[in-house]
Amino acid sequence: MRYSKGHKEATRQKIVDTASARFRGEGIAAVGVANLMSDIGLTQGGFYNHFESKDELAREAVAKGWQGTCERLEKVLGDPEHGGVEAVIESYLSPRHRDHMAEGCVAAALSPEIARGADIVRAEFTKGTEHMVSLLARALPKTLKPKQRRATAMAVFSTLVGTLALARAVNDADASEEILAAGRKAALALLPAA
Amino acid sequence: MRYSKGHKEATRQKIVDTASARFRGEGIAAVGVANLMSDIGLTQGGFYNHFESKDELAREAVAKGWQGTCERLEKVLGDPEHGGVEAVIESYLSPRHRDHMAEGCVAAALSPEIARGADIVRAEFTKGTEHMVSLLARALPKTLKPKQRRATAMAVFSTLVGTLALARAVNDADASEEILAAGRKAALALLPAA
DNA sequence: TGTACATCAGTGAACGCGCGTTCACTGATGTAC
DNA sequence: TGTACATCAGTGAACGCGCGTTCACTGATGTAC
Repeated sequence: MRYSKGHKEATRQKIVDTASARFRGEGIAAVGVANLMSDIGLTQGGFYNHFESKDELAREAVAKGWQGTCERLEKVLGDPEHGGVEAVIESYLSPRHRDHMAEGCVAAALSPEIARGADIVRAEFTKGTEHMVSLLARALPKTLKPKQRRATAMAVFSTLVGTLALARAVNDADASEEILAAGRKAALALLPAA
Repeated sequence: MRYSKGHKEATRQKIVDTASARFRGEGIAAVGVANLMSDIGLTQGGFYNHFESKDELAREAVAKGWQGTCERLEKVLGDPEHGGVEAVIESYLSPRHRDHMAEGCVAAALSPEIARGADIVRAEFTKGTEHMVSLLARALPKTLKPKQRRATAMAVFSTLVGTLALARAVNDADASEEILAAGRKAALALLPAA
């Protein structure tokens, strides 16, 4: 063959990685197939060697986004000296996360667009949400019953998503910081008293 | 003149009203000027008699959205028999609100798109957020200091926005209900103990 | 060893379509004389 | 009272552009004989 062994799979992964970041940063609809392919030095025609449709790519890009977020989540949760859900709240609601939409959480960047979008993408988003919630729930104190942990995890995650979305949309740096700070405090308050 | 006294202003209002609902329901970028004008029986060319650009319309549509949401908020807050912030939480995180994106809160429907969008739209969004937060803060118990009320209002609003965004994006009816319920409970828990 | 052929990732032109915006024009009315 | 003109909300064609998707083709390599 013209190309080396893992060439096709490598190209596919490049497309997914690029799409995953650009979709989060610019919105799914705002990133065209031709433009995306040219990012990795290819032309639009080749896209359909790899994916059935743009929706199918969006599905994979969403999965990839969740994968990155969940990996970082586990890393922060497991940090021996400054870990736990408290540390997750701190890093999720940091100025750094707010200012880097393309590398951040799928939910904060894309949930309304996904809500309006293709069913396969929504299904992938749902799986990611479930995974995220279960990781958070597992990290909550065992003094809570499993159902309570799950409900608390959902509530904390919702608070994180809404806080970040507002802090990003707002046009005023002070207001944005205030929203982040209020969100951090509120998310911490949802955890059982230590 | 060919048209009656308030005709031009009435047309302008029809454009803003239609845009405000459709932008929330479908996303700003997804609604074209020509398509929007045809909704009210006009052609695209006339649009620029009323607005300088689509961004300018988006700004007004966002303002209109906040106006509706804030009016309903004040109504619920002031209800003598079942009012207060508790009632706001209940209605914001209702299946009805989740299932009617076009008539609902701007923040839950559009914040990521606005975060990426034109500065005039972000500025209008910021004003609306401030108004929303101040209305909520004013309704919190006077036992809290003004700064605490403002922070609590921000946190409650962030929780509402994130919960609704997730409940809408998720593809599974049971999970969606669970998210709404967890969000309601968490938002209520942020209020000072009665 | 040398030739013919199959493979297949990627090319690039083309499909029909909608985008935001511009602009010369229409035509019913109000106003001026 | 009758005529000429100004006003202006709305029309619809056109601008250049990008969209998602299709498809005949390219050309370097591996395989079969």
